[in-house]
This record gives sequence, structure tokens and C-alpha cells, in this order.
Amino acid sequence: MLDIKYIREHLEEAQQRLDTRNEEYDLKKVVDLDAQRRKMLTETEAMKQKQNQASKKIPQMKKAGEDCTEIFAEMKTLSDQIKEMDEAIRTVEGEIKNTLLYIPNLPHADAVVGKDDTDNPEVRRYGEPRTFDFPVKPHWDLGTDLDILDFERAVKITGARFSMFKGMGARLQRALIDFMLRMHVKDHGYTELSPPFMINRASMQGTGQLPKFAEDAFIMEKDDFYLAPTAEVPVTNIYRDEILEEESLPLCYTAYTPCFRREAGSAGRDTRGLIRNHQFDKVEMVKFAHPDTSYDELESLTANAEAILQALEIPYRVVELCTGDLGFSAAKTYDIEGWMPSYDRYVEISSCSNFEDYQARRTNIRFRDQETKKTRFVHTLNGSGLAVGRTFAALLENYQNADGSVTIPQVLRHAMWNLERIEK
RNA sequence: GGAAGAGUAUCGAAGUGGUCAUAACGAGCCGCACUCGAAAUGCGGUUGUCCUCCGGGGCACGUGGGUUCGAAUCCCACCUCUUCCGCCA
Repeated sequence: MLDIKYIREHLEEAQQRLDTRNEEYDLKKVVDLDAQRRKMLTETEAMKQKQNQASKKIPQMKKAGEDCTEIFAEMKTLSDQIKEMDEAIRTVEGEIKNTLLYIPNLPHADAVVGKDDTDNPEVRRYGEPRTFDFPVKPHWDLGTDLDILDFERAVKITGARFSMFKGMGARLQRALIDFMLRMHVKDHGYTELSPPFMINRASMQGTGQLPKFAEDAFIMEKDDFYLAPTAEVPVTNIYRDEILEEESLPLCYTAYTPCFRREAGSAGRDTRGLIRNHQFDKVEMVKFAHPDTSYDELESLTANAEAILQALEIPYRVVELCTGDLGFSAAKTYDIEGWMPSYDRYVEISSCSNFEDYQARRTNIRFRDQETKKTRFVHTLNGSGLAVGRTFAALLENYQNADGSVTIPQVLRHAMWNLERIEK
């Protein structure tokens, strides 16, 4: 949620920054509503002051044996007026809140202005895509042929865009999760969490999935719970409505969770394999950072995600998202794209963002500034570290051999019970 | 799922219709005094938020409604926690 105070004091600048996104939003409208709200507030507060004064006077009058009929009648009228005004204020506040909930974050002031992903500048590359002297197989064929992935039966159990891991595949999936968590905890200093996978409405709204993107989420209507679309949601919400100590920042958490997404609007895209499923595994990193250092934290967060691909020796590149491609809640985002031989291009495998105080405002997560003793909103960040399904796919494809077997990278051997290669 | 009870500051907790919500009382924490130092003791401080013509003012006792001139207090609904029963991995 944007800061209404900031918008009203920097209307033009805020509007300009917002206009670099692909959709149009009218900030003037919400600023006008806010002016109306403040005017009404001042009026009712004067009335309430009068009411409070009367409430102190009445007991004294009663004690003195005076007649209260007149003041009662007067206060009854005032009370009714206050109720009306409060109701009107609530309506305006509701409108403001509702409008703000649908307005995305302002892109970072230095963000690259662009229309879509074709305008995303490449920041850096790591590794060299391998050249194959045999026809490469896509991961869904490799996995099916090696009997470690079973898409047909997953479809039978549930439906399209679900997958099942079997034998060495299930083990590899688990090994990847363990490897990622181990690195983030032992080398990068994160604390591991295993949060609930079902999420309530307030939490979904806090991180920005609701209300605008309701159609992307799986909902359990009877309970008004949502299946977690990413660990970002439960983990960012752990401190909802809390005030943190300044010296505790940054707080760094990592969590493995399955993720559930409807993938509404992606019909026909990436229909085969593990790239775009309704359920996939992900290890996520979440940071609660001091506003002064949050952009340094974004760099290290991104580096922490990259470290996984480096250790697995999967070639990748990092792109910065331009304003037109930026997610709803994000101010700045780096996408890390792993090399996918069957696609013959880099495919997104991680997305690392600084949300500044946008989510903190929606979730009401603050810290106490030691100097001023005032509360300030923290900055929240998160990044995939990494999407496990896509890492699994990249690993299979990049490490495939001419005979259809797949070599296990050194760093995973221990977690794979010393298996060196998956073969028939 | 059933029954009973409870939600007030950092914690424990008082307040059961008004002048007791910067919230009694106790503890913790911070500062000062006393002391060679410490303990003990004494004094002071210790919620958040919104509006502001910067003088002030409003709101918040789990949440939302209702009754009333006036609600922490009475009524209704919901949420959470505790205990017991049932069920269950």
C-alpha cells in the first residue's frame, strides 16, 4: 500500500513513476477522497470533544440535583449526528483503502523504464551453456524415460499441470530442497521456517496477492483459506502487526514450501514438463530490513540465490525487470534465469525483489528507531532460492548424457546417498 | 464437534454504567539519588495511532455491531487462548 501522505505531498512525481507501469492508475482521485476524509474528521472530532465535555459535566449536574432533561436531548441529537458522520467517514475511508489496495508499488526511482520483458536489461551472466554433440532431450522426456517423473499418473490423480516424482526423482527433489536450505542456513545466515501452507485472507492481502489477483489463487471457500502461492506470503506475515527492535534487523528467513497457483491466463504456455505447474516446490528467502540498507540486502539476497546455481554449475543470467514488467508489490526486481537446453534459452528460476515499505504498510510491520524512538515501517524483500521444479528441470537437461542418463552434480551426491548418475 | 472460563500497557493484574485509561497495585526495564562498589531503599520515566489553524484534539480495554445523554463495564455475533469431554496422526 502506498503512503497516502507521500502521495498527497508528491502527487506529480508519484503519478509519473506509477505511469511507467503498464496499467493506468489515477492518484488524484484518492488524494481528493483523502482531503474529504480529513475535513470530515476535523468536524466530527470537534463534535466528539463537545460530547466528552458533556459526559464529564452530567454526573456533576446530577450530583447537584440539577435537571438534565435539556442536556440529554441536546446530547442525543449530537450523538445521532456523530453516528451519521462516523458512518460517512467509514465509507470514505473504505473507498480510500479499497482504492489503495488496488494500486501497485511505485517503481524504484532509478528503475529502467520499459514496456515488457524484452526491455529488461541483462545485468550479468555466469557460466557457458554447454554444447551437446547429441540431440538434447527435454526434461519431461528424460524424466519419463528414466522413470523418475510420471506426468500421466499425476494427471490421473489430480489433473493437468500436476506432476509426480518417483524413485530417484523424488530423492533428487528432496536433495535439492535440502541442499538449498543447507546453504542458506549454514553459509548465508538465514533461519529456517516451516510455515503453514494454508493462508488466511488478511495474510494474502498483506503481501499483495489479494484483492487484485484472487483468480490466481486456490481457495478453500468454506474456511476462507488460500493455498500458499509462495512462502513469501506466510513468511512475510509472521510479523504482521508487530513492532521489531531496530538492532534485530535484518531478519533473514528461509523456508521450503510447496506452492499452488491457478496459472490463470497461461493456457497453452509451457504445457509440458515441470516449468509451469499448479503445484511446485520452492525454497524461499525473506528479509525484513532497515530502510537505509534494503538495497544492499537486495544485492546480497540475489547473490544468495545465484550461489545455488553456481554450486550446481548451471549457467544463468541476471536481468533487472523494467518498469513495465515489474510485479505488483515490487519496487525493484532481479530475475535469475537458468539455462534450459530444450528451450534453447534462459528460463526464470528465481525472482528477487525489494518491496520497500509497500508490504510493510499493508501488513503493518514496523521497527522502533532507536534515535527518534518513533516507529517506522521495515522494508521487506524476498527471492526464490530457488524454484525447485525448474531447478530440477534445468539440472536434468544440463547434466544429461548421450545415453539418456543424468549425472548428479558433485555437491548433491551426499544428499543423493552417494548416487553419481541416474540411469535406467 | 460439545461444555465451561478468559482476552485491559513489556508481564501479572484491578476496574462490573459517568468526574479511574498517559490505566490502581505488583513485577520488569531505563534514568537519578544514596554507596568505595553492589544489594536494599527512595524519586522520576516507560503504548500505539490519526487529525491539526502546532494552541491542542480524536481514537483504541480481542474484533465488529447494538442499547444509552454516556460502555472496559449491559446485550448480540465473530476471533483467539485455557481447561474438561469426544475424535484423531
